[in-house]
Amino acid sequence: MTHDPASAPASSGSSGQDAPAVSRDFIREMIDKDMAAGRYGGRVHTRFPPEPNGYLHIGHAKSICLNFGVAREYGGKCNLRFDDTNPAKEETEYVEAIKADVRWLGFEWDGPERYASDYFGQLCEYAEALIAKGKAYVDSQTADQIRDTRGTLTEPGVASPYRGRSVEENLDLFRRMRAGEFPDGSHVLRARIDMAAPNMVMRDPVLYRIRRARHHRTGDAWCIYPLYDFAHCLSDSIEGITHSLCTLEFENNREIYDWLLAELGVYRSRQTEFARLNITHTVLSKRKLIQLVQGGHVRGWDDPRMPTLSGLRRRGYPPEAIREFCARVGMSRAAGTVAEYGLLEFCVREALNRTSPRIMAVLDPVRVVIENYPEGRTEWFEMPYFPEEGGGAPASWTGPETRAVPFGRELLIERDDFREDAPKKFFRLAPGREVRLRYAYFVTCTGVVKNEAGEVTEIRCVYDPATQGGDAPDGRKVKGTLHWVSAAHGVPARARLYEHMFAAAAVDAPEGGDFTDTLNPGSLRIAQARLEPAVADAKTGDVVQFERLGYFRVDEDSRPGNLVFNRTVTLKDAWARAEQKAGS
RNA sequence: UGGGGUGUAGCCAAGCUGGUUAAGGCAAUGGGUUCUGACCCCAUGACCGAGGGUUCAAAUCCUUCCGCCCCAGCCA
Repeated sequence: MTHDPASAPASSGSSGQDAPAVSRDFIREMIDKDMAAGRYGGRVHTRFPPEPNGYLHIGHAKSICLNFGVAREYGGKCNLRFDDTNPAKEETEYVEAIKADVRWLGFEWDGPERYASDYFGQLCEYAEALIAKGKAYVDSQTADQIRDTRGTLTEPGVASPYRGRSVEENLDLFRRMRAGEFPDGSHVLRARIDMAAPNMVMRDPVLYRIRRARHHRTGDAWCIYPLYDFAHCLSDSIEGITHSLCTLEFENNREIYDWLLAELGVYRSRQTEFARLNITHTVLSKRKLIQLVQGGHVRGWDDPRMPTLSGLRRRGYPPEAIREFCARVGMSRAAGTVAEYGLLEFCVREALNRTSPRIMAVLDPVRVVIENYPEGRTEWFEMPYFPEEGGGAPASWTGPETRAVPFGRELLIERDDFREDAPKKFFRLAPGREVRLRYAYFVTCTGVVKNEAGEVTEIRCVYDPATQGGDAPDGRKVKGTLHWVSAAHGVPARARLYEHMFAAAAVDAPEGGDFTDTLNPGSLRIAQARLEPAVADAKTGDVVQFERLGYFRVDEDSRPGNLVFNRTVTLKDAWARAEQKAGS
């Protein structure tokens, strides 16, 4: 998809397989202007720059969709660059996971993946150039002293006693830092800017520190490492990035970004910030996600309850749904806004509705006996995998159009679908009421069997043979249609049912307190389900709709004969909502 | 209390070089359709953080105030 100014707010993509339509946001408008003004030679070159210190989550997806999306729209390029300047935190395991996640989301970077560590040599040269200009010096204060003399938000800082060192001395010291002559923490390289700058970032920021730690790529080749402020702008410059898009918390850093590129006289990329993504009912900060994993609140980074891309993938969220969500949330500079989780779910349902075959499964079975149905008889009904009204099977579907479903005298239906004492608006099964068993017969409840505890253990019904296939020749209608599974044929399976991890948004969590206090203890529930036999051989990664219940994906824990499904998302349930409203 | 940002319906978000009936989506509600109470279709909502001012005319310009976010890591 190339950018065509003449049809700017384009969303015309009628193929339906395109990236989601993206509206003009302030970033794209800025790029439009840059293009019109001929800046950067008409190039657009972005980058997605994660630090390989953890797994990507849906917040990163917003940035990925932006950076790769913009590049695609303008016929430009997008690099994947690992911001690996802090060896203490970074690991190869994460770079591999990040690459896989970006690809899964549907994007491919231009050329090989880059690393800030690729530029360590060049960065050192830039540092020396800065020293030579008198714009950087080696400070030999302790970390505490540097902090104590930085001043406060309202008071200026105090110059370091080492601020006046000569260029020669600074150059010598810096080279010896690099050569490994000094212990960790004994010296740092600082920019010489302004200790009274109102922007704290500009009070002689530290550019390099001595840190003897094994780097995941460069090993022990280096003992000094650049900091973000020094490495990021110069990495952008080296790669010829035109638009350096990052989140709002880096706004204050833009000044040092511009300052360094200007002082060094190198190619100047331009930083633009946008608001990071927040979503209700979950947390999106790396720190908190780590706590969830390490605190044992979830099974791991790819727990289906996690907002990590690996978790969402395992849960069954299709990448196109995540892209669509990012497109719908939009871009702005308003911080602290929180997207509703419901929007994400809407996007997931929208994507899955088109592509998921339907089958019947019962999550909470109760036995139904059809008194007038012959004992030992089994009928097989051919049922479509895709509803005809929805246009039938999608192009991507390579399986059969239908499957055979066995019906017999004893069935299992959803416990929720029966009510002994049912209100008028309850369209399902109840004593004396007739409903349709999907694609099979109309049945009427004649009574129930209970155990000593008073629980219904069996529902007795009679069926109308004339309604075979699910329609009454006399034209009579029923309000309810229930899904069902033959008791004799139902395949046992576990279904993991998920709920929100948190009651509200992470941003609503009290600061300081332990946010895990607000964890939903019921975020995972396991149902012993019974499925129609057609899905007995479902394989990991398969996604199906359990009719009337939701979309389910076969988990990696699943084994033949021991199936495990994750409920990706429920279907909208107007009845449950109405009842809930009436109840409360 | 320094600096940098930001504030449009329940949520996200256009519009902001002044004049539009203040886009669109999600949610909600009502209705239609329906062998998934799903999908689909139709309908319903804001006077733009607050107060002044400029103007024939302001969400859009000026001003004052209020709220919220970010910055005092040798993290990114």
